[in-house]
Amino acid sequence: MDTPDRAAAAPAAASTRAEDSPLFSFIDSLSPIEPVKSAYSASSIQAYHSLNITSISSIFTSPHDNAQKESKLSKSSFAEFSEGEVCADESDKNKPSRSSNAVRLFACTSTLTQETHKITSSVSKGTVGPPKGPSDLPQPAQFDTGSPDHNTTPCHGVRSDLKQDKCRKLQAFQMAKNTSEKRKCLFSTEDQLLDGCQPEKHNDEILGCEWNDLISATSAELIAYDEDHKGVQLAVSNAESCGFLLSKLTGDGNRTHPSTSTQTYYRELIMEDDQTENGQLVPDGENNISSEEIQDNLYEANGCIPIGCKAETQQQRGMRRRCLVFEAAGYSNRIAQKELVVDLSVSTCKGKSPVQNHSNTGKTPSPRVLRGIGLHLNALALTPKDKMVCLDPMASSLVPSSATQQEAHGNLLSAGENFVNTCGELLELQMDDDCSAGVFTGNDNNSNQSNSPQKKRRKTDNGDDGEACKRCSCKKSKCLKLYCECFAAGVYCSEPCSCQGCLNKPIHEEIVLSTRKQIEFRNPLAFAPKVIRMSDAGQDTGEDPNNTPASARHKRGCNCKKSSCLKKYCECYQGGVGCSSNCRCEGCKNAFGKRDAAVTTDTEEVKQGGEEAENCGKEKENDLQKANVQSEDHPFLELVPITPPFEVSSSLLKPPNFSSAKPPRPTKARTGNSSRSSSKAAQAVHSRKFSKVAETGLDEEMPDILRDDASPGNCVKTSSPNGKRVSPPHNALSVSPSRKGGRKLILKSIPSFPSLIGDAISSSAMNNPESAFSTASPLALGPS
DNA sequence: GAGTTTGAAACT
DNA sequence: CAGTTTCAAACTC
Repeated sequence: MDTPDRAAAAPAAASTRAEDSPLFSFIDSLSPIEPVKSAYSASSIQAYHSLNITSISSIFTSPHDNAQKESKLSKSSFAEFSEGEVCADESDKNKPSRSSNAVRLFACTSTLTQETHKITSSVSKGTVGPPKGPSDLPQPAQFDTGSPDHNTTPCHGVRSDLKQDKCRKLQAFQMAKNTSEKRKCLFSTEDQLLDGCQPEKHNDEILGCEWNDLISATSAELIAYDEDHKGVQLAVSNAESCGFLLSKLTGDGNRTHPSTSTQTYYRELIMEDDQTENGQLVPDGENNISSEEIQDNLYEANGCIPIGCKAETQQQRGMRRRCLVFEAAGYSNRIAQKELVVDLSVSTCKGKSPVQNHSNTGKTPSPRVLRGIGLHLNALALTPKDKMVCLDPMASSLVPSSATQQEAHGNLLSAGENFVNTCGELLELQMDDDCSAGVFTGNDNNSNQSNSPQKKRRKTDNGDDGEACKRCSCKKSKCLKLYCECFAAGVYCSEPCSCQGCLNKPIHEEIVLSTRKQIEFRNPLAFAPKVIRMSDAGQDTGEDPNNTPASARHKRGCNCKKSSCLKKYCECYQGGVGCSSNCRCEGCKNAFGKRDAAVTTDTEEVKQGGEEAENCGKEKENDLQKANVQSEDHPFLELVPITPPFEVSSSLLKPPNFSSAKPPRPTKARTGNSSRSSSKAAQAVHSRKFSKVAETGLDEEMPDILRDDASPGNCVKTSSPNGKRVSPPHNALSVSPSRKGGRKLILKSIPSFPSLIGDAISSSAMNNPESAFSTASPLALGPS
């Protein structure tokens, strides 16, 4: 047992000592193996691009698409692993083929930790059998076996399965080793990717799986184990490191060497931990690993991030599409750290979430949740389709460099990160899952994300079609103008973009930020979601679905003339919202709510029912169904996604917590925590219209209201940017034309945002993690 | 895929 | 603020 014998050592019992044991030293000596990794990566580089693209696409694409793609990849990769794990080893060496990626990774790990693997593999899985020299199938095998789900969802399943099985079976010690090694491999791979090496698709998947394992291991197992050692620090540092990681990610070339100040910042935070880990476990560039792990942990902590997200993140990394916000994220991370720590500790939710995610994701790779999603996701919410996918998971709105803003935003971001998700799947998951707590946040986040602007919708739409990855194709604007969807969404352009002379890249971060500031200076709402859905407020408030369509209004209002607001040319229509009095459109026939109707609603909601119902109701419904069919497809989405993240995104200021965003229906409970906090703010903020709903004390619980969706009574309360009341058009969503008539929605989101510039203040309010979590925030945050 | 249409964004 | 130009998405063929 105690004996260091590698062969015998395997059993967990030995684990604790292993570090001290010669094995450990041996492993360390093996560390040089990385070169091998590089070699693998190098071979795979070409493929990587494709990967990146695919990955990106997957990110943006609807879960379905992703599922297909990923499924293909994952299946193939996993299949390869499972079926020919043994072969894989050979293939690694001999074959540069795609499978190689996974294999490669494994090979790397195997090479690094052959002995350890032997032990671990034998221990962890007897199935694997004695590790073979060069190729360590065991790990892969572990993954494969670990999660049968892998096929469908490479990453997700793994975690849960692995965690449970491994954690228990494998001793922490072994886990630590494996994870550490894996980390090395993975990170190395990532690094390589970052460096430009192209990992194969498989890599992504594999990575995801490994990540998951790592995460799981790190979060739960490692922590426990490491406590004695250093690993503990990881967990602790995770939060901090998150920021670091983000910084890395953000940095184009960050890679191993964080060039950015943020990186340095995080470095300091992480230094100790990483170093310790590195020193012990990985001599090489652990920094990366630790950071990544941290991210994963963070994600988990967030609880929302579906596996796909992770994968996406990885992909994104490869793609280098990073959230501009990350820096801010660092700040958020601080706050988040606390949460994270808790979350980590609370592995249950997290662990579940991932699992759940799996189940969900099973369909689709990753409905991802993008943490910082962009600004204009509003429309997305409407878009019922899962298409809505986040533009960039990571991509968040651009954040001004100013520390103050960052901080404020950071907080928001942190909260916002959670929000990221747009996908309905998440919602569903959340709904289904009780883990909600973590999920909720995620949901909230999701909802927030959903806020993304129309553009995102477009993208998403495309994504559904399979073009998910499609992004901007700017030629003259250099992707530094609002013409550019990516820029407008606060996201860096990535491979999927077909833009020319693009400056919207991390490399040109300064330019991007400066440009963004200029634009915001010119128009503070430029990056705010163009369309505010009542759903945002409404969801929160729990307004009627009926109202929602109309309730949501275009901030500025469209100026359509020929499209009659029946085509995507119309921002309102694109955003799935009805035209409002702000619109200057001619011949408005917006299916979601005609301008006239909107006006009427503004004037008198009561009337809405009549006119709108008459005018819009039938037509709208038809149109809606035809056009977006949001509600039908995803009633949830309507409610949930709608949330107004925008502000956050655009201004990043507020994290809308959309507790309300939470899936209205499913469970109200979830929101409870956050919601309350938010509710306070919300109450304060929304004295008026909320009063009814909010007074109930439900503000927080928009869900309740939302629940009401069914009940006509609910009125969407959204604070319009203008502060106007928006009466929802009722129907758009289908639903019952019945309106309660009464309530007006207040769209807060829009107005509230001063955007980057002034938000710090507001953000400060947001800063409260609670508030952030508390979904109420949007309202509360809202400019009262 | 190329060309046209459209309306927002940008500019004056 | 209004008018014009520029731009890229949306749309059509």
